[in-house]
Amino acid sequence: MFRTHTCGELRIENINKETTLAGWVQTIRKFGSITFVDLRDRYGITQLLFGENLNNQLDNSPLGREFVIQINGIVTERSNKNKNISTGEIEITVESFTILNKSEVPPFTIQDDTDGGDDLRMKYRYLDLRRNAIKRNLELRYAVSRSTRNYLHEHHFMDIETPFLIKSTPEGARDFVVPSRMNAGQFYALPQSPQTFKQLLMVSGYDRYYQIVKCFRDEDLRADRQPEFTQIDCEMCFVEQEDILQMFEGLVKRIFKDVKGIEYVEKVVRMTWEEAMWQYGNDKPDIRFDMKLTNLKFPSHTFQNKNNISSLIDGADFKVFDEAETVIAIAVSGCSEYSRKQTDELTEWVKRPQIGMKGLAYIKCNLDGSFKSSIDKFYSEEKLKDIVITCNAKVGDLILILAGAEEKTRKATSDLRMEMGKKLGLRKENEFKLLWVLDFPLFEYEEADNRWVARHHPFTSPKPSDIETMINNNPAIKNASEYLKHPYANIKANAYDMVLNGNEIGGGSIRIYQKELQQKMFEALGMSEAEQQHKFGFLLGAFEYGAPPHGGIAFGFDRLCSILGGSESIRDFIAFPKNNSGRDIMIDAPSTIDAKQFDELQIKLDLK
RNA sequence: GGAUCGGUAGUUCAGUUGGUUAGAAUGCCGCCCUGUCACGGCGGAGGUCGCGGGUUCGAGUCCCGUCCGGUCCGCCA
Repeated sequence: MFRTHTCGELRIENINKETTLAGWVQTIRKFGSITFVDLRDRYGITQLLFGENLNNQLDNSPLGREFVIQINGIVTERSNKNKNISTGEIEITVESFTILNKSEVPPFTIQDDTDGGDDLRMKYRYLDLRRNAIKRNLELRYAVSRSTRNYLHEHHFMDIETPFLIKSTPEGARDFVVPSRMNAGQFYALPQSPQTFKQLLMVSGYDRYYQIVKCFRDEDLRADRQPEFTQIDCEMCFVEQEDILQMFEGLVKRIFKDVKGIEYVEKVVRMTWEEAMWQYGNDKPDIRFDMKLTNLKFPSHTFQNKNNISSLIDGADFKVFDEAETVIAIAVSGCSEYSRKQTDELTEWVKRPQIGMKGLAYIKCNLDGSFKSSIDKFYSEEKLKDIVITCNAKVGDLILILAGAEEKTRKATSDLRMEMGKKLGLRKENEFKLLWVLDFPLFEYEEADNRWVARHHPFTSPKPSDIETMINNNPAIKNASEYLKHPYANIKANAYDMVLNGNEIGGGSIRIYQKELQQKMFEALGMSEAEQQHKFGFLLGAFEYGAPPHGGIAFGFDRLCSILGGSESIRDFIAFPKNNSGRDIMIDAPSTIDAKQFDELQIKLDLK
């Protein structure tokens, strides 16, 4: 037997017990004739005491960091106890030991606060994974997975695998493609999601399906984006949007409880997409803090149900505001005392290329009731006061105002809001706030091709009230500059996103299940009938054989884990992640392939 | 496709207006140490300053190019 106990197991109750342990040498501390060794395995660290009797053997075959050893000894109470570790009251007085395998000196220290940089850690990921910090993340990931499976199983969801080698349908994200040897010149694609398969399972009557499944997208990467990532993919029959919202906020609450010990009792906030854009400038707002946008001016076509109050700022001979399409303000609590240097820094921040604004105006609501503003040349004290009141600002607040083109300004204000929230410590790591964003637009206008694209995906159904608009209108956009006036621009989707602390953790929709509506959708996206048949004939066919009403959702599993683990990056929650260029630098993939492999595929490489 | 930051000892980093032998910490090696747990003390080894070119009497430092990595924008139905 290699071991009788693990390195995290033995306690004061086990004193005088004989034990055999196996593990890795974490540290060696030598004191003349005695030597302490911390032995590590997945379960913890146990201190070993090598006495005088073993010095000869240690001299002949010295230990080193990360050596794998097996020891035999007696559990002993320590004279100096260590309260920081669970095994800290005992140590093993070693009677004999065997070196099972030696180790090179590792290129970085295998410790919680490693000295290794990201690149090096990825190259030696098998060493990095020995570290507690990463191990804890993978344990959390497993806990989320278990919790999810338990909850879904209890609700009669069935885990069904779907294929990875499927057909390329270049809608949305770019596909990874795989050449077929047996069908020379033809290619499989790896799924961006099992979307159509899970819908077909609904047609087949498996009315509650789920899968924790890999998905693949060949797009540029970020800290929170990998080319292969994992989704919790779910679909249900005979449901309306409300059923899905209930079921899956239940899932997330269950995960909170199982994984974080949090009882999430408050109601999950719901907000329409339009309200999210209006109040936060963002379709995935962080609602842990307020600091809502005040829309001082906006183009009339964007928020048709909102009153424009541009008269408040227009006509003051301040060209920047007069000429801007949109002017938005946020009131930042308790920052009226910001120095010139600090406001300048904020101005520089919004001028960074990533934000791209030309400048930043501010109004300080001084503690004595007066106002100090970067634009008080143009606005009287009275006018400033009106703006301040409109912004719901209090004494001590700093109002920040951005102006420019609608989309850019709204996004910039949202970014600024998040930045100020971060600066003021309002985005608390241990606070979790869930939000449903509802009623997304069904279509988005794509300028490059002067056509509609599906905002979610082409299987998303329109709101029942919009179905007629969709069926009865021609999707063609005659005048590109007036696309916003097209009836399709206002069609809302039966789609929903779940947002956690400013991150989209899941999204889904009630699907189209009637053939005619699905065809109309494809047509709206500019697909000819022949194309529809070629790409999605199987789905249209299935809809002819009694397709039930259905809908579903998919959660970004890696991202959910990283948020629960309090990290910005998903890489440390994936055992073997890829870097920014899509490379696995440990195995050095992707790589070239043999001439023989090209031959078998009947492919000739001819790089441009 | 674009912006931006970085690449110096095994590792993480510092390196002044361009100027003597490129430093620190940690790790590693050796010696000492019977209660450490970030052990301690003494000593030692360790560098193609990413690569190529240029400017200069002289380049880690300035310029151009290139490769690699981080972050972001575009992109990600």
